[in-house]
Parts: sequence; structure tokens; C-alpha cells
Amino acid sequence: MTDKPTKRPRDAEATKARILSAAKKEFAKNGLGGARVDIIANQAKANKRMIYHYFGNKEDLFQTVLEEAYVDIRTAEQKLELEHLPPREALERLVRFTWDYYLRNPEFITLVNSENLHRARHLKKSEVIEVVSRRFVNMVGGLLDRGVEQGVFRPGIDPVQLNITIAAIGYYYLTNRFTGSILFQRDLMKDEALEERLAFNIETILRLVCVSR
Amino acid sequence: MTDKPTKRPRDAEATKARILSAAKKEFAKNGLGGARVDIIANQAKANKRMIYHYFGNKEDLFQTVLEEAYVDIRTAEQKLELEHLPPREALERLVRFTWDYYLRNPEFITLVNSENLHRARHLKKSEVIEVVSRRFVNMVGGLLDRGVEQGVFRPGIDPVQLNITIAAIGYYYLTNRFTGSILFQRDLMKDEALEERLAFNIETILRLVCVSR
DNA sequence: CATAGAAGTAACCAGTTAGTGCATTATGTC
DNA sequence: GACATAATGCACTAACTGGTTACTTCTATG
Repeated sequence: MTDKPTKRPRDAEATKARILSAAKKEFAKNGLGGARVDIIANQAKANKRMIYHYFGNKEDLFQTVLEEAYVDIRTAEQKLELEHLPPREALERLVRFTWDYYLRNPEFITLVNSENLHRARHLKKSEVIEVVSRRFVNMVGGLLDRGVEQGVFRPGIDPVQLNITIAAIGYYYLTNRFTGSILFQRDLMKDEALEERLAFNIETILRLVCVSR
Repeated sequence: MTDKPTKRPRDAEATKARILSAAKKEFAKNGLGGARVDIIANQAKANKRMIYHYFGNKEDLFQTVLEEAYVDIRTAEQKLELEHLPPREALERLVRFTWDYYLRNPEFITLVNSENLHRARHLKKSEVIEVVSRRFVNMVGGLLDRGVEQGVFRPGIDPVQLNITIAAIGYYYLTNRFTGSILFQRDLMKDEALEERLAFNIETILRLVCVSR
């Protein structure tokens, strides 16, 4: 059997994967409008014809890339196993994770920005998205409930608002790092600045959610 | 003297202004790359030739639009007169203002996003920006100091981090309103949702900054 | 080992877009 | 009212871009 041939000159799956990876990079770098199909093809060491063969057209390719990106982050979040931690620690872990994920996957942010510029018209057509997002909101909702039960979290906090806030304080800092570094005349991306920001974010969320002691 | 002729068939200033206004709209709608010079010209009831005559090229036009947008928001912020309010009220007013400004000037957000996609290469060349931003950071810094003095704010808060956070919790919600409304399966832009978010944001910032009582 | 069909390629096309050359028209000034 | 100068308009182009046509090459399978 030819289950795992180490080298296959013609490997549809591998080519698809290379195209997706190159597309993610190019879309993230230049947005949907600015991305060039030719460049994606070259970067993927594939032919432009392959892209249209496997993915239909530029927009469909973008949609696939975007869906993949969302599934990736939601999958990673599910692996956090917040249930096995005390509420405070779980919350801090979530804030830390969100920050780290954005930091290590800057394409995610740019893809989301691009999608919002286009009024989410690709995500609207997607079907997988709703499922994975609902699961995520429930996870945070469960954590909040548990914290309230144990008397460490304030009651009445909307999990959606909390989710948005946790994302916001990391996302904004990173997506606007270029203009921010100019406006505030300091390098927002140097190590100390990043550490300082993460600490500030944890403080912000804990103060928001935890009961004052 | 012809000081204020109500109609001048040829009015350079008016044409320039119309071009800038149309450009702001088009750049905000489609980003720098997606914006079309022809559309700007038509929308401005001007000729494409005029754009190149007055602004050089597309990129320079974008830079002008962007600078104008930053000067506008910083000017509005200066008019808040936070010094005449008790610290807590002043802080709440700033959060409220930031939210309202983003809500009423959605182009500002999209322009900033576009500029960051391009790694702030236009803002880098700008000279007015630094001055107006420094003044703004100082304003918030002054407010923080005053609050600490009066014993209502916690000491040691970095005005830059606070600025970023106040901006973030409004900006993120609004820039990602399209994907957010799908992910969370609720209309993030209906009136009640907007009010709820503003209240949540005020709560977040007050809890972050004020001493627990 | 023959062959069907999948994988891959190069050249091309039609539409679009930023930018320009040049002629024309209005305006203030003497 | 003539003239210098600024404002405006039109038609054009050179480069680019998403998408396609027509073709070759490889590979699995009976």
C-alpha cells in the first residue's frame, strides 16, 4: 500500500495545503482587495490555474482561509480546559491565551479586519462558524457561573460582553501597533512593552470580573 | 470686494474640500487598496485630473485624509475640558466621548485600520500627528494625577495603557460589529445593544482606575 | 502496460485602474 | 478688454489583474 509516500510529485492535498497557507499569508498582508492571486500561486509553488481548480475563485479562497482561521482559534480555546482550574486562574489563563494567540498568529487579526471591511459577507455564508462560536461563549458563560457560585466573581456579567472585552484589549493593541507606536512615541512591540500590556490586561479583566475583597 | 460670493463656478478651496470629503468616504469604505480614484472624482463632482492637480497621487491623498481625521478627533477631545470636572466624572466623560466619536465617525476606525494594514507608512511621514497626540496623552496623564491626589484613583496607572484600553473596548466592538453579530448571533448595532455596551465599558474603566471603596 | 482521468503549466484575454498630455475655460489685474 | 494664471475637462495609455483556454505530464488501476 502507498499510505505515506514521503515524496509525491503530484499530491493534490499537499498542493491545496500550500495554496491555503500562501493565501492566508497574502490575504493577511494585503487584505482581500490588495491580495494578488498570482503572488499566492507563486508563493505556493503552484500554478494560478490550480487555485481556480481547487477553490473556485478569489473570494471563495478567502472564505476558506477565513473559516480555517476561526476554526483554528476556537479549537485551541477548547483545549484550554478551564473547567479544571479555579475560576480566577481560569479567567487569567483565558486572557493570557487570547493575548498569546493574537501575538503568535497576527494573520488572524488582519483577516478578521479585512472581513469586517467587507461587512462579513463571507462569514455570513459560512456554516461551521456558528457552531464553534456558540461552544466558546458557553465555555466562558460556564466559567462565569462557576465563579459566581464560589463567590469570587460578581454576578450578572454578560459572557458576550466579557468575551468581547477580553478580545478587545489585546486585539486593539496589536492591530494598531503601527499607528500606536507613532502616536505614543514608544515601541509597542518590544518585549517589555508586550509583557507590560499583558499584565495590564489581566489586571483590567480581574478587576472587572472579581468581587472586591 | 468679493469676500463671500455665494456661488463661484471655479472655487479651488471648495473643490479641494469636496475631494477630501469624497476621498474619506471612499477610503473608509474600501481601504486604500480598494478605493477607486475615479469614484472619488465622481462623488466629489470633480474631475480625476483635479485630484492629481491638488493632491499629487492616491497615496498622498490618503495621507491628507488620514491626517485630517486624526486632527479632527484630537481637536474634539481637547474641547472636553476634563479639568473642570471631578476626576471620576471626567473619566466617565472621556469613555463616553470616545465611544460616541467612534459611533458617529465610523470612517475614522476604517481609516486607521487601513493605515495599520500598511504599517503606518503614511503616518510616519506626517508631522502634525506627534504634536496633537502628545497633548492628548498629557491630558489623560493630568487627569490621572489629579484623581490620585484626591484619593479616588489608584496610583501607578500608565496613561498610555489607559488610553489604549479606553479606545480598545469601544473600537474593537465597533470595527468587528459585522463578524461579531454573526459569531454571537445578536445584532450588536441595535440601540439597546449599544447602550448596554457603553455602560459595560464605563464599568470596566471605572473598576480599573478607581480605588475600591 | 495501456489508458483514463487527475495534476499541472504557459500563454493569453478582457476589463480595470492609476496616472498624464493637452486643449479649454474662467478669473483677477492692469 | 487683454493677458497671465489658475481651474477644469476629456481622451488616452501603460501596466496590471482575475479568470480562462488549450495543452502536457504524471499516476493509479484493471
